[in-house]
Amino acid sequence: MISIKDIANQVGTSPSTVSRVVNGKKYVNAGKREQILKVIAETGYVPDKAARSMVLRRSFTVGIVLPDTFNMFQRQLFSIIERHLDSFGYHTMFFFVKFDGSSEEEFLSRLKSEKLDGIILLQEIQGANFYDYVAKVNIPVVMATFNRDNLASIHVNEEQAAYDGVTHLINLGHRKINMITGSGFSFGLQRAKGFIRAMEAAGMEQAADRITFVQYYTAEFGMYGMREHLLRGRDFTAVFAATDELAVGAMRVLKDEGIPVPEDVSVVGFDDIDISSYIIPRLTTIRQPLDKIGEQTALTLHKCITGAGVNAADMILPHKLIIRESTAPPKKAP
Amino acid sequence: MISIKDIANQVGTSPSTVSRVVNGKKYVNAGKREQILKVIAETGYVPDKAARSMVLRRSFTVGIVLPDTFNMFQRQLFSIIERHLDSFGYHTMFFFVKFDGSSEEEFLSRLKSEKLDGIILLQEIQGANFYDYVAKVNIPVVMATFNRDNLASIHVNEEQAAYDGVTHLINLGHRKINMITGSGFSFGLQRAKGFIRAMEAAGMEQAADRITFVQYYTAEFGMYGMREHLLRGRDFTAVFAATDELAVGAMRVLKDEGIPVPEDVSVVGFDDIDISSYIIPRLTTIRQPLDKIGEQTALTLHKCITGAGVNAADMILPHKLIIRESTAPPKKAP
DNA sequence: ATGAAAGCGCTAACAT
DNA sequence: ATGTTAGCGCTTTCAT
Repeated sequence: MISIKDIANQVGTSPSTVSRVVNGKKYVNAGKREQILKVIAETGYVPDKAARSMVLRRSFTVGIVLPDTFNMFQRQLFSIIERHLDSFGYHTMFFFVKFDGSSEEEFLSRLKSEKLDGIILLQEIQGANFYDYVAKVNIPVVMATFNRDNLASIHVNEEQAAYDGVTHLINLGHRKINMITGSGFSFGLQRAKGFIRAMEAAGMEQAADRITFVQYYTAEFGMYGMREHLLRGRDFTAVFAATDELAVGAMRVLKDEGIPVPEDVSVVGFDDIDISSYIIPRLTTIRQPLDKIGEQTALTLHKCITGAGVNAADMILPHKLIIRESTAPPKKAP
Repeated sequence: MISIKDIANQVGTSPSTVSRVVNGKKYVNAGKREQILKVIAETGYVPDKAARSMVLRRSFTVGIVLPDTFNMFQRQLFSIIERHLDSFGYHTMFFFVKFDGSSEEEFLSRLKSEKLDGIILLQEIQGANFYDYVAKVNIPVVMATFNRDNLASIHVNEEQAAYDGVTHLINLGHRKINMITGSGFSFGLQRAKGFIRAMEAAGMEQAADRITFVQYYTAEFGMYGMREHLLRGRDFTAVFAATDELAVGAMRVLKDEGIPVPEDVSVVGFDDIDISSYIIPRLTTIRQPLDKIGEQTALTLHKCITGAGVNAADMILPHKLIIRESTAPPKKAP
C-alpha cells in the first residue's frame, strides 16, 4: 500500500509537508502544494485511517446503538442518521444490543476498543456502567426518540402525541377505546400514559384496563394483542396501537374476524412508517418527523463532538396527527 | 485510557507477555497468565483497535455496500448479515452508494482508507475500478442477491423464480398478465426475462410489451407502474410485480380504482418481505431464503478471509412460491 | 518462557 | 515554509 512517505519521496519533500497538504494546513508553498496534490491524484493515495486514528486518538466513527429487534421506524431512522453523519465525515458503526444485561456488557467492551467520536442511542441502555464510562472518557452521547435525565436527546412528546391520537378518536365519538402497546422501552409506557390521560379527560375511568401489553412492537405481536382484546369481548369501537406495525397486525386480525375497519372498529397507529399510507385501509397515525429527528440527531452529536453549542440538551420536535382511512365515527347502536 | 503497558507494569511483566495472553498465544506460564487475566478483568482493559489494526494491517471490519435507496428486503437482509458477521468477530461498516459514477468513485476512495477485511455487495458496482482495486489489494468480495462473472455470490435463480411466479398465474388460468419492474439493478431485468419466458411457454407472444419499467422498487413507484398499466387499458387479469413493495403500491391503486384483488386482478410479488403476510389481501409472492442468504453470505466471506475453502464461487439458493390471498383464477367472462 | 527493540503510517512539536 | 524527531498502542522478531 502506498504511504505518505512514498508521496514525500516522489515529490522530494518530507512526510510532514505532505501531511500538511493532505490536512489542508497553511504554511506550505503553493507550487509544492500543487506538486504534492498531483502526485496524490496520480497514485490514488489515501491516508491510512488506523494510523491517523492512533495518533489523533479518535476514530472518526460514531456508534449507533439500536435494539436487536429494531422496527421499521428505527430502520428508516437509522439510515437517515447515517446519511447525515456521513455528510459530516463520520463513519458509522452499528451496535445491536439485546434487551438484557449480558448483551449490554458485551456492547460496552466493544465500545471501549473503538475510541468512538460519539454515540447515538436509538434504544435505552439500562446499565449505569455505560453512562459512567462515557462520562469518564468524555464521549458525547445523543439519544434519539427518547430521553433520559438531562442528556442530549431528540424526540417528540410521546405522551402528548398519544393523547392527540386518542383524542382524535374521542372527537369522532368513540368512548370504548382499547390500546395495544409493548412493555420494552419507555416510549410504550409514555404512549400508554397519553392514552390514559385522554381517556380520563373524556370521562372514561379504568382506561388502564383497556391496555394490552405485548412483547415486541411488530405486526406479529399486534396480532397477539388484538386477539387478546377480542377474547375479552367486543366491548370497544376503536383501537390505539403504540406503533404502526402493531396496528398492521391488529388490522390483520380484525379483517380475519370479519370486522371491518373503520366501520366497526377504528384503528390509530403511531410513527407513520412508509407503508402506512399504502396499506388497505390507509392508516391514521401520529407522524414522528423522521427526517428532522435524523437530521437534528446527527447535527447535535456533531456539535457536541466539535465542542460547538454543547448546550443542546433536550429537543422536542413536533408530531402530527395524520388522518387517513382507518378511523371513522363509531356506528350508531342499531 | 488504559494500555497494554499499564497492564504489564501492574503485573510486573512486559507488554509482549500481556500481548501473548490477550491473543491466546502459547508459551506463557500458567500462573502468570492467570495474574494477567485477573488484572485485565479488574481494569477493564480492552486492546485499542486502531493500534492493532495498524500493526496487523487489517481492520477487523467488513464493508457492506448497499444502494442509497435500499428497499425493505435489503434492510432485512443486511441486519441478518450484520448479526452473522458479528458472530465471526467482524465489525461492519456501511457504504451507501448511489447509482452513479461519481458516487462510486467516492466510495472507492473511502474504501482505500479502510483496509477492510472483506466486502459484501448488496448492489452491483458498475465501474471496473472497484474490481481492479479489490483484485490488486486482494480483498475478498462476496455478492449477495445477484452474481457477476465468476466472483463469489449467493443468490436465488432470479429468472427461474420469476418464471415460477408467473407460471402460478398461468396455471390459475390467467393469460393476460402484466408486469411492473425497475430499470436499475440486474435482478429487475432477470425477473422480467423469467416473466417473458413463462408467458411464451404459455403461448403468449409480445409479452415484453406488457412490462412497465419504473425507477425504484418501492410502493410509490408500484403506484406509478399500476397507473400506467391502467392508462393503457384494462387488458389484463393479473399483475406480476418485481418486488413486494412494488406489489403493495400496485394493490393500492387497484383498490383506489375499485378493482378488487384477487377477484378482478391477481397480484404476485417477489421477495416475501415481513409485511407481505399481514397486508390485506395477504400477498402471494416468491420467497427468497433471507436467513440462508444472510448466513451463507457472511460465512462465505469469512471463509474467503481466513483462506478456508475459497472455492465457494456461485451459490444458488432455492426460492419458494408462497401462495396467499392475492391470486385467484380469473373471472369467467360474463 | 520472557523481555527488548523495532516498526506499522501518521501527526505535531520543535527546530531551523 | 519545511524537515527532523518523537511517539501513538500494539505485535513480532530476535535474543536470552
